Amino acid sequence: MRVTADDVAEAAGVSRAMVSRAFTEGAPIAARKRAHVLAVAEKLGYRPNRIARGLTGSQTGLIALVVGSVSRPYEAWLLETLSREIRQARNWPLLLQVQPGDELDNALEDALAYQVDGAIVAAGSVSPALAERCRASGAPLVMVGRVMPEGDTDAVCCDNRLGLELLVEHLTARGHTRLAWIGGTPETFSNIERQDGLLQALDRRGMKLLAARQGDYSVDSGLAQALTLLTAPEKPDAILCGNDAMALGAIAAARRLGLSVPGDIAITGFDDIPAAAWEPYQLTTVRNPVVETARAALRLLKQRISGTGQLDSEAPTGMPHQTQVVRLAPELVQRQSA
Amino acid sequence: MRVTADDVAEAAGVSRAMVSRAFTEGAPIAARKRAHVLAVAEKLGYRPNRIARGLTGSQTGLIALVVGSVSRPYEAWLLETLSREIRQARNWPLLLQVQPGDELDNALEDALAYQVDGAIVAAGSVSPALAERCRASGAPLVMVGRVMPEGDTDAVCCDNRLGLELLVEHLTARGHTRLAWIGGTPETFSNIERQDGLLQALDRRGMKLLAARQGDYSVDSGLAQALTLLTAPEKPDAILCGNDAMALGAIAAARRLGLSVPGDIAITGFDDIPAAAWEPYQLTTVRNPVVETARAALRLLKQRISGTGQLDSEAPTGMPHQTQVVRLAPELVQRQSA
DNA sequence: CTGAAAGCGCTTACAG
DNA sequence: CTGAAAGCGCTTACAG
Repeated sequence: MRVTADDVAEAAGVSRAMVSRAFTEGAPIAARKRAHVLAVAEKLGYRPNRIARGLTGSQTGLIALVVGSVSRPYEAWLLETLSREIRQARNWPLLLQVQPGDELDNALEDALAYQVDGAIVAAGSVSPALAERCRASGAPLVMVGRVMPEGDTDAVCCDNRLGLELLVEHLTARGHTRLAWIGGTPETFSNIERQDGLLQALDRRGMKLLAARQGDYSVDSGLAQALTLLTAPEKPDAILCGNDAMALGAIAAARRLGLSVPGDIAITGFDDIPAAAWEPYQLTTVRNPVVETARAALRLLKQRISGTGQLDSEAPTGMPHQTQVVRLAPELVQRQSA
Repeated sequence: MRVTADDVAEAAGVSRAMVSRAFTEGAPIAARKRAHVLAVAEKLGYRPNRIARGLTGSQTGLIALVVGSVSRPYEAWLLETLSREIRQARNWPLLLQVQPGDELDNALEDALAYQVDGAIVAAGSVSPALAERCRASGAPLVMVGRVMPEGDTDAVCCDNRLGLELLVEHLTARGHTRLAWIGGTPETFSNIERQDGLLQALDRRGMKLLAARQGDYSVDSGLAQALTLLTAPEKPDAILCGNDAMALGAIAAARRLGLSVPGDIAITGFDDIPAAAWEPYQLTTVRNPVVETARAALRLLKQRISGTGQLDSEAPTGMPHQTQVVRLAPELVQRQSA
């Protein structure tokens, strides 16, 4: 019922191997024969069965894409960009969306059963054991937004500390001295780095944090924590937030209290999500270079895939399996809120 | 190198067929033998190769999931829900994110080459020819949020007209008489239905629309169009927006002009995205039942998949291939903005 | 450059 | 319930 390579072979008067070659870039086949086979295939409506191809060949073209809850703007933006880059690389993303508490190992193991060519993990955390299993299964792993403590997994990640340095520099240059901090989800890699970056930046200037609160990267938590900060006896003159979503909440809090931003209180975020540029926010923040991040992740992955795929012609100039960690620099985006 | 069914068979002292059966629900195998095989498999770290399984069996477990740009909140929410339901059904989503202008046919054809068991299309439009090809390839198609004019494709969709009836009823009950409309992307199925629903609702009441503008479902377009409406000589006392995002923009516009919401101007949305409940919006809107939509879509798909999969034992009580269109009723969600 | 053959790792009739 | 065998639709050495 379905048209197969054999049908095309017969119709084109060639062997089945030749139709396979016609569809394989760089395969040995005469140019005009390829054209002919392709034409016949087209007429018959033939497309190579990717599943069969995956069983036989070394690649399925599938890439596991693990992202966090896309109802969060930053995550959505990242997913959008990563999925676009994956498709551009002529691969297909097998989507795995994880919720905060989700166990990742089991699901990734599941993806491995699909013989994915690799995995990009932008959420959740992968146990070292599973990372090892991925490698062993020939599915290289690239972490996004987080560097594994073991240091043996490729990763691409924003320079969070630099981001806070830029923000502190901006605020202090404008005369702010009473800085407060609303951190994101505690044990989170990004939160740890950002908070640390903030403290270092203050330290360098001989300053101290006025107050620190803990949110969970959601708009609502930013609102709640900012409300507390802004009604405390010792009021800050600037609030740095662990991400943009919380900063939007903080702006709403300030307005609810009748405070003007940045007149009475300056507010900054982190990421530069699309909403940061919206009315009525106009958030001053630091740009998390998502597109560059996605590209770098795919580059690393592709590198690994071709590196492990054909061990034969690999003349390892460098150490073949040296871990690569790409750190991308954020940039200050100055708008109205600070 | 990878552990295969043969390895497990040997280690467990059974035939390869038995290990296959151990992993197939409902396959003929003695209960204790299955337990034994599974135990051995576990010890060896064996998982059936889904690709091989897909080649041989009738299902790959893959489902093509087509969604629009997830940087839009409603789309993100829908994606999140659909992907969760797909995983819950023990399938994997092959993600296809389409941008507004994207051609869908080619990409879906691509997905077909992966022998997807079905496709859920929540964005873009599918040509009748491709819909037919999906069916022919044994990959049933379910549209979400849109009913194909040909009427031969399963679909699940919100009752858009009812949604606008609810909103108009709410507004008129509160004394609003000068209603304006900001529509979404023109040729869009949802926009056509919503606008039509609005006009019908007004008609029933012998009312006329004061003014109508056209946005593109984005926050910014809502802001821009509302600005125009609110600075016109004939000012409306309520603005209905084609979706929540535009309504958020409209609220920002009102505030920018120093108008109070809903005191000076009432504003409504459509969808009830998470942000609708946020400060400082508190948007009165109509709930687009996303979870129910996702569930219904999966139910329809599963029905088709099992229906076409085993033609043998199918005793078609009803017409087996009658198109099913599920219309889900929206509900009014009253908050502060109207 | 080309074809015949083997094989990828499973599942599923087919016979017990 | 169980096993031996055929086959899913390709790709890739292998030999020309």
